[in-house]
Amino acid sequence: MKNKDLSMSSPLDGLDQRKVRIEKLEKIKEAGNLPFAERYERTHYLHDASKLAIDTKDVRVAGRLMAIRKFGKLIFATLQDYSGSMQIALVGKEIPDEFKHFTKVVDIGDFIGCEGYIYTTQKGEITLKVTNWTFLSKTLLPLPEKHSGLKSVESCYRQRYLDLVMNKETMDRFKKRIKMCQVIRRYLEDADFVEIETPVIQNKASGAMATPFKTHHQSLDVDMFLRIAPETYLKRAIAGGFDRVYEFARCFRNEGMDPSHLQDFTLLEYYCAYWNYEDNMNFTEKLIKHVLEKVNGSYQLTYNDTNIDFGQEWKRISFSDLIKQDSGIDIDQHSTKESLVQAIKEKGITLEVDINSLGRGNLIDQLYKKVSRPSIINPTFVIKQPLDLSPLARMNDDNKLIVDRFQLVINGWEVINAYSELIDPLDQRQRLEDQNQAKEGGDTEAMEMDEDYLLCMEHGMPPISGWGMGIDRLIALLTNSENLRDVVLFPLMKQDH
RNA sequence: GCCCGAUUAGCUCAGUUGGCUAGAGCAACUGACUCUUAAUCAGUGGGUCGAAGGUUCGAAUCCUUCAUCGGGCACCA
Repeated sequence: MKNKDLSMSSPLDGLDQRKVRIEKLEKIKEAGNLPFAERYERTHYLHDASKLAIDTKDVRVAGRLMAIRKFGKLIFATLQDYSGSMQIALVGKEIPDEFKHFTKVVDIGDFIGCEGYIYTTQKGEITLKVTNWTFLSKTLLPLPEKHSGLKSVESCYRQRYLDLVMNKETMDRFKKRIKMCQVIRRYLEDADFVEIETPVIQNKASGAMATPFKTHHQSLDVDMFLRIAPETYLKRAIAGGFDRVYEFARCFRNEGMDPSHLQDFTLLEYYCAYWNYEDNMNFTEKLIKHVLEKVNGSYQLTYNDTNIDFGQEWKRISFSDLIKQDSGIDIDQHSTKESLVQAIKEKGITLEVDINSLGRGNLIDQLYKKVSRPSIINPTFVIKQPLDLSPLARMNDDNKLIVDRFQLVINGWEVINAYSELIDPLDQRQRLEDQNQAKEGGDTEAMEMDEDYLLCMEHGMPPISGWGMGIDRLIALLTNSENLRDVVLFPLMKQDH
């Protein structure tokens, strides 16, 4: 028997429901239909069809059957498409052959196309009365249970298509992500930014401090890296004459995974010629407030029982003032690492890292992450970071220990990192050399020397301010998602079985 | 990498102190039914209890190892 051959070819045989559905394929063919059709011409999406006037004729819709309610010679069913869902009705007396065929071959989950007219049921629901229907595609495996949907976190990640079909809140979450990206794109385009693309496979993983994924280029026979940030290429574009550029850049970091970190994530970066970091900060506040208004309809949101207010003028506070306020330590009074270590010890603050292996900059960063960052809830610009944490940022003209930089912190998360870009190639070379030294000294996060980028800089760059934002994090905040995987359609999973 | 928890039918879940043939709802199958929307009613089939070992007269249940997932720690945005 043909059916047996089909089921033999799959590891999924032995499932009764699947066998029955494969047998139905033959019945569909016998009736002159294809079990997997080529096309269907619709006149309406389901959402629009459900708003049509009573007695509208020749309405053609298509979708996936989500529920069937049979009453002998009457069937109600629910069709679902991307726009929404709608009830259809088949009456045995009116279309005897079509009706019988439906009862014999159709299962929940199948795709069908329906033609008919709009009427109202006795309970007042606008419904498509089917005058004829077409089989479009068979589903061999049953959909998850109709009331509870798909609940298992693992299944939702591995089989997101089922999660999307069954759980409306999942689909809504991704629709929101899409809308957010559209709103940002439009805002940037309206401000004369252009979207460009830069390489994902790179000789040097530069532009951030992170552990890269290594790969190998066969025909060139060299090791290469997946990008950890698009930064240096976007700045090359500015050097080449682009004035304002941006990229939704998928980036890859070979580091631990937890609810707020992904191995591959989307970093939106933009760069603007002739801006400094303060121009950038002003623009950022307007952009993010615009996103809140357009996507969430409010400047207030609740994330995991925490109320976050985007509506006020956002606080701006320097790194050193923040740390002074939260720990009593004035980092400006400690220009060496040793004196800072002493101060931290005196205050009785314990950092869960090996203090002695860190340089002054990283020590300050650890102090900040320990005493300050977790308590920042409402959007706050933290500005003027230590120089040695920011090898690509412009040195402050009045204080050589800090850079013209800001981070936007929301709910303890660093969502945006930005600065006045370093455009002095001699200073840049010195900074990268310092980084390289730190790397050789055991600092695995330190940046590498990047001669190709320095070559570009030596040919000249205008003043620039640039910016990077974790798209996944912002959308997680807007959708009240605790795990970043909840806002990624197909998150990376270890192979099962 | 370390610690804690989870894994039972296609899906959602019960399963007592280790003790009859591992249960329910939905889904499926057979039948009834012309207004339901979690339709209803009657009946039927469906399980390598994540995997492999072990303890025991007897294991879904106890022990060991492994796999996958979740949470936490560490690292990072």
